[in-house]
Amino acid sequence: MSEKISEAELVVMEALWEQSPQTANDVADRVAAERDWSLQTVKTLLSRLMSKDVIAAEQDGRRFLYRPMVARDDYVASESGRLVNRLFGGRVSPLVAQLASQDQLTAEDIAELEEILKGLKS
Amino acid sequence: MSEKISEAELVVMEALWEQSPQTANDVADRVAAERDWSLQTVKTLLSRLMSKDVIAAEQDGRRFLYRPMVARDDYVASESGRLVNRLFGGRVSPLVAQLASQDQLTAEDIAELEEILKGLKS
DNA sequence: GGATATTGACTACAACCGTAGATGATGCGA
DNA sequence: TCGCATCATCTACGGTTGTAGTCAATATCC
Repeated sequence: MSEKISEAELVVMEALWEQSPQTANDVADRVAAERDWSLQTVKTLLSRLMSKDVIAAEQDGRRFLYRPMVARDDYVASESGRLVNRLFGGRVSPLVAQLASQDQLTAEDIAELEEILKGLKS
Repeated sequence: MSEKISEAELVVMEALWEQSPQTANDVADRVAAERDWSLQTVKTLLSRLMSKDVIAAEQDGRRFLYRPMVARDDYVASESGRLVNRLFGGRVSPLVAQLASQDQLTAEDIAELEEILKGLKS
């Protein structure tokens, strides 16, 4: 449904998911930790996100307060789904197998995965 | 290391991973099932993949035989890793939890995940 | 050998992306 | 009230992507 969020736009979204609403300045400050962008760049990204309808703004005096219109969980779910479909034919276990073979699974992950599976079987 | 493979380019890569080497025509035929592209489009994508050094061509008379230079497994591994890093802070279990909560896990997946975990613990 | 078909190379072009400068409106302090 | 700071909007520009047309060389068929 909602349009594709680009890499740079995602950084801005993360800032808004962390806290909202925020002014353009707030977002720029928060984003500064990650990326060395000018304020203008952040504003451009905000305005592109606006036209994609994934954030909204409410006027507060002469500035705007931005807030996300899509939940991070929804976004993450749809991106994960896309990846699984694109690369693993929609099957989840090959993805995990892949990550396991790259030693990307921590002991903690393994424990948590066991929990998840236990939950699913009941 | 190797440059980013775009969505459309990936379709061509998949065709080459399925079988290689192939001529541009072979690839176009194979790709036709997925996408309604002209032969020229496929050739352009092949040439872009060439300049990204992810495929190579060997001359065969007056045409070329193309073959992938990166293994599908490697590509898939790096894309999976990227997603996990971008969206889940590098942790795998939240990804699976996410997919599980969307009912994306088939019974088969669950069984296979158990196998994988069993293998990891020993 | 000349017409025709095949094939890769070059060119095109609009949309989108990353990055940002310039401009114009508006509120605030002196 | 006048200048300055602040904010959003508009514009820009080179790079990438998706999609494809045209051109020139070569092989092939009659």
